[in-house]
Amino acid sequence: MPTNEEKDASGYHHGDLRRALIGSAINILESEGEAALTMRRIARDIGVSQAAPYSHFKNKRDLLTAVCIEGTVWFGDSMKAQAAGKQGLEYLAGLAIGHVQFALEHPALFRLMSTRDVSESLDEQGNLPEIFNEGYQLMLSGLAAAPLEHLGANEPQLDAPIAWAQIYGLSNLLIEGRVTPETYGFDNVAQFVDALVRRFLRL
Amino acid sequence: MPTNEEKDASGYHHGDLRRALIGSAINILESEGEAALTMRRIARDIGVSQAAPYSHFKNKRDLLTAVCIEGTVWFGDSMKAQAAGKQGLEYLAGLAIGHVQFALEHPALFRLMSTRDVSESLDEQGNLPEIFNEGYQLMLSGLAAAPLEHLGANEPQLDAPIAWAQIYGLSNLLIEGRVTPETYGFDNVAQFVDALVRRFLRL
DNA sequence: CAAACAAACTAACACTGTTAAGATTGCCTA
DNA sequence: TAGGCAATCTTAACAGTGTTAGTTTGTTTG
Repeated sequence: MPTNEEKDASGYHHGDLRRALIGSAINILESEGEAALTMRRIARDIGVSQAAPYSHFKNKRDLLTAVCIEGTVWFGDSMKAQAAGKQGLEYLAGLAIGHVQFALEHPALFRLMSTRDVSESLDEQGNLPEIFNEGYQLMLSGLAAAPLEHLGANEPQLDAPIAWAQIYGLSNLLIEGRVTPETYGFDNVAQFVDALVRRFLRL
Repeated sequence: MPTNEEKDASGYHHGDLRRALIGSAINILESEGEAALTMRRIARDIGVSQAAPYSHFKNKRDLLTAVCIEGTVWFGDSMKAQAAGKQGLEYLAGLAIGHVQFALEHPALFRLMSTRDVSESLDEQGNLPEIFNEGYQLMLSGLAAAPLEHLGANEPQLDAPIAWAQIYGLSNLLIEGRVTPETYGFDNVAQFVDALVRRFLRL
């Protein structure tokens, strides 16, 4: 007697199809890109009919939204992992490097997470936008612990959106191949990002 | 006898269908968003058969690439217009404001221009990536004319990608609604961006 | 054990990008 | 001025997409 976990060989009643759909979607997204991510393909990979997903998600948009929510967890983890054990400005730099690292390791997922459609969908579902912006929240806490007062000038409350835009933009430029480390004499993305963050923070 | 301009009432031989396709694509993109931008829709709007566009573009990707090339002209103009008549750091700030302004006025076009697919397509056509990155080139010239030496620290050659990432990220965050001026006490995007740029440049 | 309910199924719809094969046209040459 | 040719457009079709309607199955509850 199958509980509510895993599949059921008889065809009907998969077990936990919702979770399987999200997992399969992430697999396809990461291995073959967004263009290959179709509802029918996801269903086929799991071995279920093409209409089955619609028992668990109203439409494709909702499935993608669920994928993005899953992604935010990894995203936050990646940032925290790089910042762990560090203090002050170094903590902040670690968050930034973790951010870029996640974007480079999961470009398709990161792009999807950056989509306006998805953030609108999150709103409609009643999810606070903060859920999605966990990275931003981390950055805020980092700035609170290490204010950039050494930089001088006024209106320090603007440092949060500035730092956020900075690291978000860098992640995007790297992903889309618009900026490459080689251009600036680095043969390694990590070193390049590290130098950029240090220059930005005036470390 | 129609020259090579405008349409031809007889059905065949439109006149300059290629240009008309690009124009129609931009119209649909700006007024109804990317989801509404289909090949068949573009053809229908012009009053031509659904296969006609394929006499001028190999596929949809190529048409979108042409649209983006068109977009870069406006983009550069928008930046230059805001920077015109200014000097040094003010010139740089003007470029940044023009950048954000373009993104906010043409969000769908800007998003399309940011697509990896399109920049790859540009590469394949032999177009230098610099064509697309006119904004970046402008930013470089601005930095050359107004180096951020007053900010101290070393490795000033990194200021270019930093400034670029900064303004690119800000444009994206504003477009996707991830950041709003109201959160920081501004009731006006222009003022918000102006304050951010000034804080960033330590003006 | 029967009834009710959730979750899967099959089949269909309108739409998409794209291609193949044929029709029409304007231009260039003889 | 006539004829051919290349470019440009047409219609028709294909496979694939998201999505819905109606049906069947299995589980759970009374």
